[in-house]
Order: sequence, then structure tokens, then C-alpha cells
Amino acid sequence: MKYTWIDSFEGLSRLPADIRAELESGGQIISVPAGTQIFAPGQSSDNLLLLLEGTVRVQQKSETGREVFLYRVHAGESCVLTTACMLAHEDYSADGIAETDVSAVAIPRATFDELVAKSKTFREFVFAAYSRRITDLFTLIDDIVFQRVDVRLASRLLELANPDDVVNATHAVLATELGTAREVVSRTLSEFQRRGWIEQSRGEVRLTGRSGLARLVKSSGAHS
Amino acid sequence: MKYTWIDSFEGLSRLPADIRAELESGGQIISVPAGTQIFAPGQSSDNLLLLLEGTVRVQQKSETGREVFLYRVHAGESCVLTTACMLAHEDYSADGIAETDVSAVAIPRATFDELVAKSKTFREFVFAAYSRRITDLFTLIDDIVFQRVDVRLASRLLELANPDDVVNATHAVLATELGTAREVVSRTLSEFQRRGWIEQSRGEVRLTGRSGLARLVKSSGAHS
DNA sequence: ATCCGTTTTGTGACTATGTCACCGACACGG
DNA sequence: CCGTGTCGGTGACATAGTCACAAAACGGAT
Repeated sequence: MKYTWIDSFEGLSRLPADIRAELESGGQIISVPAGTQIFAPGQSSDNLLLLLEGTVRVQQKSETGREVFLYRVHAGESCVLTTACMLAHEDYSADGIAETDVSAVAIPRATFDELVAKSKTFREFVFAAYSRRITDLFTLIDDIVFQRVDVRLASRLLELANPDDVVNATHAVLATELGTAREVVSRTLSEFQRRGWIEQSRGEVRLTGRSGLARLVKSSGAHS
Repeated sequence: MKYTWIDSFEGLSRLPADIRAELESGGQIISVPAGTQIFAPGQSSDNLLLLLEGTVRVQQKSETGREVFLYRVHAGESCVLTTACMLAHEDYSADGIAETDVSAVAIPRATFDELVAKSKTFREFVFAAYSRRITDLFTLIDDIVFQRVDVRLASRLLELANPDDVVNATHAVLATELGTAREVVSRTLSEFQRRGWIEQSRGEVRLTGRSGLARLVKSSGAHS
């Protein structure tokens, strides 16, 4: 059995040969540049996306124009929540934006439906993906309601930092990631800087004291 | 075809006869008294529940012991989110509590899986239920982040009021419904009372000025 | 009825977060 | 070198959450 994109997905690699074949012939590999709007509210998607490379940020716009970050889809994961809406013929209320250049496999609705019917393994893959997303959303809600902003910011910085301990993001971006206001991020970052945990320059944050940030996060019974 | 509980569910009534039969024989009708813990974190449920009567409140406990209300399952709906975790063999992180006496149909994991495989209509039912829950969660997050507490409280009171314009709930309960603190609810209710929109007594709120509450809700581009 | 323990509600002081209205610093393309 | 737009900083104020209590309301039990 030859190696294909299917093997990039944990739950799919054990699919029987006939199903693999169907997936491969039904799915189409697409790539889009960073910044592309992959799906948008009111525009019902007709494909299930399986991410091969890059990340997609899913967020929701409120009536007032502000935005909340919901979750991020990484390579090897699927935009599975869209599929519920896809199969239910409902519009999706969030929008998805490619944060980096992205390549993905698009599985058309009909193929998806057929595979769900035919293969127990595929079903398990789909439901596991759901499970993951849903618990993510639960933790998000929990965080928003109960965690202090400084803790959440520290935790997010640790997550977003690249191997050189640098986070490339404006205060405004960080603010929507946390569902808070830019000013709050600015003030909190100043405080972190005062404590010697970070250094700032336009559009980037350099972590100079991971341990301090980590301690702050740990100090409040954090999960992630 | 005889009338069964299946006909209480919009999306299921059009199932072909053989599938109906399988559902009926596989599902077991259960009833539990108000206050029962129907599922709990760390205890993976082995059944899909379809609610026939009553309501179930789904909430999440944080590490700190406080609780957030996530959503409410009404008669004619299903606890579908548990199923993802059920099929993914993962533990559910939220708990479900019967708010009233509840009767429901429990579909065992195996039956559920088989029906999903066999019937397109059943699949559509399941995914539509997902879709509903997920968009509910999105709206919840949106609300928590962007809506003022007074607006959310007013809106919730209107929702929870029985036909006599009475809401039976302590301030503490209302607080967890909104993911806020009891004191905030107390103060906001006092303000509503001062404006003549409600009257209070221990454990209940009487709406005497729905219009005022409604105006408050409408005044901030509300959705629900 | 009266007393007692529990639950519910009220309140003030204080902290944290969000909002508004700015301003200045910086980057980039003419 | 000069606009123009983005980014970050700041003070004043509004809203929301926390903490520490106290007062009231209720439900038995005597």
C-alpha cells in the first residue's frame, strides 16, 4: 500500500484499502495562501477539510464588529465542525482564516457521507475529532469565565512562541485571541516586561523568562 | 405504522420502517427524578439519550469549584455531544443534571453506531443535532465576551419565566447560568426592581414589566 | 409560638477588566 | 523628507468580579 496524505492522519492510517482508495479519489488537494478566508458565515461549505500543512484560525464576529478566537486547526487535524453544518445544510456562523500558507484535502459532502456509512474506522475518526473540538470549546468557556487575563495571556504566549522564543503578533491580535481588549493586553505585557519576563518590539514579543510566565500559569491550577 | 416515541423527534419521524424497528428494540425508555446526575466528568456514558420529557442542564465545573452553565437540553432534543465522546471512547468533561423529572430513550453505543452506518436520515438527525449545539456554544461564547450582564440577565429571565411570569430560581442559580457572580445578579436584580420591571421574593422573581426587560435586550442588537 | 441552623439575599470596599478618547512613535511608499 | 496608516501607550471612567460580612427568610424541632 503506497504512502499517501492519508498517513498524515492518525486515525485514518488504519483504513482498509478500498476505503483508502475511495478517499483518495474523492478528495482533492488544494492550497491557499496565508490570509485567505476559507469559510465564512452564511456561506455553507460543501467540503470537509483535512489540513496537511499550515494552521487555520477559526473565529466568530459579533454584531458589534469585534471578534473572538474560537480555536485553531493544525496540520493533521480536520475542520470537522463545519461538517455538522454541512450535513445539516446549515450555515456556519464562524469564519476560518488561513494563518499561514495552507494545503489541505477537500472531501466533498457526498464522499464524506458515504465513508461515514461504510467505515467504522472513519466514523471513529470523525467523532474523535468532534470530541476534541468540543472539549476544547468547553475549556475555552471555562477559561474565559474563570481565568484571569494575565494567566491566559502568559499561557498563550508560551503556546505561540516559536523555537527562538519569539511571538509574532500585535497586541490587537493577542487581544482577539483572548477575547479581551487591546489596552488590557498592552498593560499586561508592560507588567510582564517590568518583571523581566519579556521584551517587546513592534509586532513581536520575545520571551526572556519563560519560567516566570510558566510559574504564573501554574500558580492558578491551569490545564493546558 | 404505529405511533411511538420516535415521532416526538422531528428528524426521526421519516425513518424507514426497518430502521424504526431497530431503534425501538434497541432503545430503552428510562425515567429519572429531578436532580439526578445523568452523566458526570470522568464517567464515559454508554448511551445516547433522547429526551422525551423534562429538561437537562449541562454545565462544567472548573478546578476552583465554580460552575458554568453550557446549555440546556429540552424534550425532543438529544444529548448528542456526549455521543462524540462515547464513540471516541473519551471521557466527557461536563456534567448533566436533570432539572425536572425526566424521561428519555437510551440508545446503546452499538445500536447508535449501526444506525449511523445504515441510515442517511439518522445521520442527518445526528449531525443536525450537533450543528445546533455547536452554534449554541458559539453564541454562548459570543455573549459571555461581548454582552453586558444586565442584558444577558434580562434575556435569561424572559426565557425562564413560566406562563405566569414567574422565574423560580435563586440568585445563585441565575449567576451560574450566566457564568457570573451571585452578588452581580443580586445588584442587577435590585436595579431591575427599582425600575419596576420585576418583584422579588425568596427563590423567585416575578416579571411585572416584560416590556422593559425586552427593550433592554433589544437595545443591544441581541440575537436570541 | 420560639429557637436554631441553614439558605438566601444585601452591602461596602476593593480589585480586575473593559471602554473611550486621545497621542505619540514607527514604518513605508511616494 | 513628508504624509498616512498601523501600532502601542495612557488616563479617566464604567462595568464586573471578589471578599468579608451581616441581615433576613425559611424549615424544622422543641
